[in-house]
Amino acid sequence: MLSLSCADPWPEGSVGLEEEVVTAAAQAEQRDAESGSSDSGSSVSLDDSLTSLQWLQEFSILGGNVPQRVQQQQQHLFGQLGSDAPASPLAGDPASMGTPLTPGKPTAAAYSRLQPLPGIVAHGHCPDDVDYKTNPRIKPPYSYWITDNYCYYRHADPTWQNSIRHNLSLNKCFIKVPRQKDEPGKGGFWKIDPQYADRLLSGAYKKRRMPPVQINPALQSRLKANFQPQSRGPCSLTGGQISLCINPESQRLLREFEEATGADQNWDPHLAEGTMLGSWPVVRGRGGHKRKQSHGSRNGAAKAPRRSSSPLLSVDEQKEIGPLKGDFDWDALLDSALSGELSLDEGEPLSPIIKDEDLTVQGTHISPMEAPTGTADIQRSSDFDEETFLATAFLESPWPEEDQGRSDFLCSSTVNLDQLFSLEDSLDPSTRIDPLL
DNA sequence: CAGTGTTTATTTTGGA
DNA sequence: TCCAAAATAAACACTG
Repeated sequence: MLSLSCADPWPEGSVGLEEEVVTAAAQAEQRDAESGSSDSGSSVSLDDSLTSLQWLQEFSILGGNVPQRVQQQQQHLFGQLGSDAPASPLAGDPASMGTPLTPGKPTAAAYSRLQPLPGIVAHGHCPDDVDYKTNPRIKPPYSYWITDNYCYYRHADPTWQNSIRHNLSLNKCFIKVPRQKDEPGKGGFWKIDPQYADRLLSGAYKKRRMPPVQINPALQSRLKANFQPQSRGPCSLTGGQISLCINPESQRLLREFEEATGADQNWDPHLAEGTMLGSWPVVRGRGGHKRKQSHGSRNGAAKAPRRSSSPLLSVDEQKEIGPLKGDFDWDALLDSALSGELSLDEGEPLSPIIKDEDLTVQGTHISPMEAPTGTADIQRSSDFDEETFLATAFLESPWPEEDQGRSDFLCSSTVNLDQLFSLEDSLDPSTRIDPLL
């Protein structure tokens, strides 16, 4: 079975990594439980599709001062956040408690009741009443972080693992990093091809499709007006459909993190690995794909409608750099991190945090973006670092679906920025984070 | 031999 | 309806 546990590309300083894995989600839960806080602060808008990591490309992080009305609506939609999530992802898993596995079709009813935030138009459905964590019958629209967050995948035919391997192999932007000799285990890690990153940095990408999430212009301007002065932090990202602001607390944590990690210079993947920055959601295959007779129907498993894709390259560009068939939506992830679409405000620059570091996609190690060989300007590089950090942080702490309220994030396209910047728990290098949990 | 990675083929889906 | 992209399935080679 494909284990989405934290792999350990650079095992120095860590043993028994699987046992030491601390999930960011769990940490977030714990914090929530301890503080009794709810996600009324910063928020992130994202698509409901994680199959395409486009959610990351499209998310809109709104500053720490969410308009009261929006907060109220969020609370209404989310219910009690962080209040009743099971301590273990497996808790509450009916299948794990003996419920037979019978993956089935998602019912229309399961997707029918959508309650997006007014003004935020999510294209497509958003099942706010589906508890993916405990419902083994309904396939979530996401393909990663998978086994722990989505009951469906714990019991579904593991062929999806093959799909992931397929994507990693197929997409040129991922290159395999072999294990070190003394490193036990099979297989290697995956990293982002620096060339690919380079191109992204150079801004040579075009969107081929429109993002599926759009914010009502009226609301957008309202939010803009609301956030601009007070929430304009060191990482106030604005542009296009994206508005990202970091509240002061997050800024503080960010600085603390920089101080603790030495920021960008001489980034050491070994060090970073112990931090949230060292781990990205990664797919580490732990079980081979099983072969089976072709089904009468290839879609025995229920399929959630796919959201739109967001390939990065134009046809010409693809020709230029070679085939990118199956350009997997990791592209979108990269794109969001690298493209100018998430351009920074001209405010106080945020220190590059993960410059030249590896981005570990959980075991699949997304390695250092090499310094742009071209003329990518420094500011842009800095932007990338910040954004990548944000993306990484977010991936570290994917919306905890074990929480009914938070699962509604997907519906409302809103995520607490505190999750995004749950740095405190990551500062201890001995703490390993499993972004997939 | 099991796990991992690559490749090809087919199906599904959404946009034009 | 067509096409492109993504998902899925499967075969096969490689490796520890």
